[in-house]
Amino acid sequence: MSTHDVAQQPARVDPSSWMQAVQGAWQAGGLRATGPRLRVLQTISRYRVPFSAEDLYAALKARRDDRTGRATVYRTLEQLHSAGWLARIHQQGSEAGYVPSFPGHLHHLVCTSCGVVIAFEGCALDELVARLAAQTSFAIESHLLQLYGRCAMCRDC
Amino acid sequence: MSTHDVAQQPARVDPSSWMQAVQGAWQAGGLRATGPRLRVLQTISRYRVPFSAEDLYAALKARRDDRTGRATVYRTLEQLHSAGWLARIHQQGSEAGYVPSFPGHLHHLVCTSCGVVIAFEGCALDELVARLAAQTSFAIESHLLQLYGRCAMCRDC
DNA sequence: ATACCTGCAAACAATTTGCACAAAC
DNA sequence: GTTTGTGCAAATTGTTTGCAGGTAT
Repeated sequence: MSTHDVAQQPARVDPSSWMQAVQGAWQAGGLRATGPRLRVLQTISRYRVPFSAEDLYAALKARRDDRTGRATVYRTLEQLHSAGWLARIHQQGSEAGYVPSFPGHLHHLVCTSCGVVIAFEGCALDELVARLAAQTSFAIESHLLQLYGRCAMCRDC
Repeated sequence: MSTHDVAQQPARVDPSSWMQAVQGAWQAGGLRATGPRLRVLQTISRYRVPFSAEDLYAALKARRDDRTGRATVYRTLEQLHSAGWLARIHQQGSEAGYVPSFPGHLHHLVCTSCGVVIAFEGCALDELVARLAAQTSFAIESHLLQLYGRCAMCRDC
C-alpha cells in the first residue's frame, strides 16, 4: 500500500494527505519548504473545483499582508503540474483549470454543474487501444480521459 | 449515410470535404460566405497538425496583401469550434491546438512526434460509465478521450 | 555559507472589444 | 437597403523573465 494510494475507489482527493504527500516529495527532491510555497499549497488544497493561476493568485491576495508574487504562484503551479500533483481539467466550454491530484495513471469525473472532481483509476481501454493500433499502425503510449456529468447533489436540482 | 460520414474507419479529415461541409453549414445557418472567412477556412484545411489562433493568423499574414484582422480569425475560430468543426487537441506538454473535425461524437489519436491527428468513433466506454455511475451517483453525460502515440512514419525513426 | 527562492516590475503574449466602414444577400 | 461582417487599434487579460535581495538548510 503506497503512501498516496488513491482512488482504488473513485474519490475526491483528501486535502491534508495531498499536502503531506507534496511536502514529502518536495523534501525528497531537494525543494525547499518556504513560506510562500506552503501558503500556495494550502490555498490549493482548499479548492474543491478547478482553478486557474489567476484564481489562485487572487485567493492569496485576499489574505491581507500576503506578499506572494505572481511569479511564485506560476512557478509553483508549473512544478506541481509537471510532477503530477496537479491535473488539468478541460471543461467543455470554459478554460482548463487545475485540480489537486496524485502522480500516476488517473482519470477524472467532473460535475458540469458544481465543478467537483472525482479521480478514479482503471479505464478498460485495452481493447480499444489494440484495435486502433492494428487499424492505424500507431504505437499508442498514453491517453487522456475525462468524464462529465452531474454529481449526486446537482442532479436533483 | 450522412454528408459528412467520417471515421467509420480511423482517418485524417479530408480537407476538401471538410471545407465543403463547413460552407454548407454556414449557408444553412445564415452565415455569410465572405472572403476573409473563406480564406481562414482554406488555411485551416491545409493544416495537418494542431494549430493555434496565432499560428493561423501568422499563416494568413504570410500571404502578401492579406488584410485579414485578428478579430476575424478569433471570431471564426470560435464559431467553428462551438459548432463542432474544430476539435481541441490537448498535447501533453504543450498548449492545446485546433484541428479540423466534424460535429458529433469523435475522439482523436495524436502522434506525439509529428502531430498528425486521426479521428475515430467508438470508444467502448459503456461499461466504465455504468460502473462509475453506480459508484459515484453521477449522471454521466459525455466524455473527452484522446490517445497519444507515434504514427507509422514516426515510430521507425 | 551558499544554494535556492522570492517579490517586483517590466516585458511579452494572447485574446477581446468598440466602432466606423464595407460587403453580402 | 439592411443586416451582418470586417479591419484596426486600443484595452484587457494571462504568463514569463531579469534581477537585487532574502531565506532555508
